[in-house]
Amino acid sequence: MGRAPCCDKANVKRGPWSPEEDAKLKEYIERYGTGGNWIALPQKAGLRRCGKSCRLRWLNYLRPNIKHGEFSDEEDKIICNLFTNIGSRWSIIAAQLPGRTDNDIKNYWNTKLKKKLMGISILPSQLLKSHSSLLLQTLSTSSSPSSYRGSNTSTSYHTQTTSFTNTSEPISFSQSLMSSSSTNAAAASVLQVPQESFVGRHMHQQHYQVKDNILMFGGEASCCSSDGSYSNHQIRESEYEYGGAYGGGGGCRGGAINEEVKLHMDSKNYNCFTGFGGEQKIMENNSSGNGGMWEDQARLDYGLEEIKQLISSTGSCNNFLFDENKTQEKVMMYY
DNA sequence: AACGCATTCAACCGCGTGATT
DNA sequence: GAATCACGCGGTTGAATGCGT
Repeated sequence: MGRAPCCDKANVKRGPWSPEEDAKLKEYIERYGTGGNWIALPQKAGLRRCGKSCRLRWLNYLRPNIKHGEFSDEEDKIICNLFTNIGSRWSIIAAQLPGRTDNDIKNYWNTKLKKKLMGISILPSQLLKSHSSLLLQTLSTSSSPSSYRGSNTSTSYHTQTTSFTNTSEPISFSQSLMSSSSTNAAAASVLQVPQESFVGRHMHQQHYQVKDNILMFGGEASCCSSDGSYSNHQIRESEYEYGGAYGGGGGCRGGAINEEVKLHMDSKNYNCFTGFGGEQKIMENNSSGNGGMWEDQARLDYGLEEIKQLISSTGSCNNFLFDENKTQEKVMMYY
């Protein structure tokens, strides 16, 4: 049975919004709120628009504190790093950039950042070799349809009414790798990040903290074995303020994280078992705070061209880190 | 000025999910 | 348990704009 249309498409206006429509929507929401029902909102607001269209317009354009215009180098870096770590989870990435919308970031990535990255042609080969392996691993395993299978895949974004609040200390990235202010520096960081950030940072700095419980922020194919080896990122004893209606839409795609995010990076327990082509890499937390290390460094011989190729081939980004079988996606948060 | 191509980005679309009936 | 609804996500589209010739 087909999906019921969300609105009567014959009777709704489409295309660009007029200033009058903007004003109507803005005024209505500011006065009455969304009422938790976007479908009914346009009628109440006197708009001949689809509810989804209203929602999008509000979230991406009319909402207060929306930041338009150029992205800063710092924002570039954050986007690159997060994309490396979590893939095209634009809403999550947007949550790290107050005032930016997922749509904005997605567009920015697709039109500019990705090109910057692709434009990097001269990087020390050794650097690339040593830093590209994880990205490659990520990319490679993501293409495996068996990713995520066999692991503890209680696919769940258990999202509760917590608040993602932006604090003075968002994700800390490897400044040493991102010291350059050149435009390519940020893009380059995406190549440089994996070893430092995806592994090291993930292990001992980027910690998604959940109070009294366990946050499993995983789902990266890189931590899922194609042969079903166990994979997860576990972080315990942490505080994780996480926000808004995340999960409202359900599942891995659910709900918008509020703009403000706090991701404290201080892991205490962390385990990651990931497979790659039959190999198993074991990532362990180092309680001393020095982080884990890859026990297997076998796949370190990827070049820039391979990475570029893979990035290109994942232009749709959707499978960059995750199994195409979305139902098996896991960004798990246990509360 | 006119044309064609490239780029940008607002908006649309289809889908997965949880909630509700 | 099945059907339906509503939400929000990520991918894609296409109109507007910029730029080169």
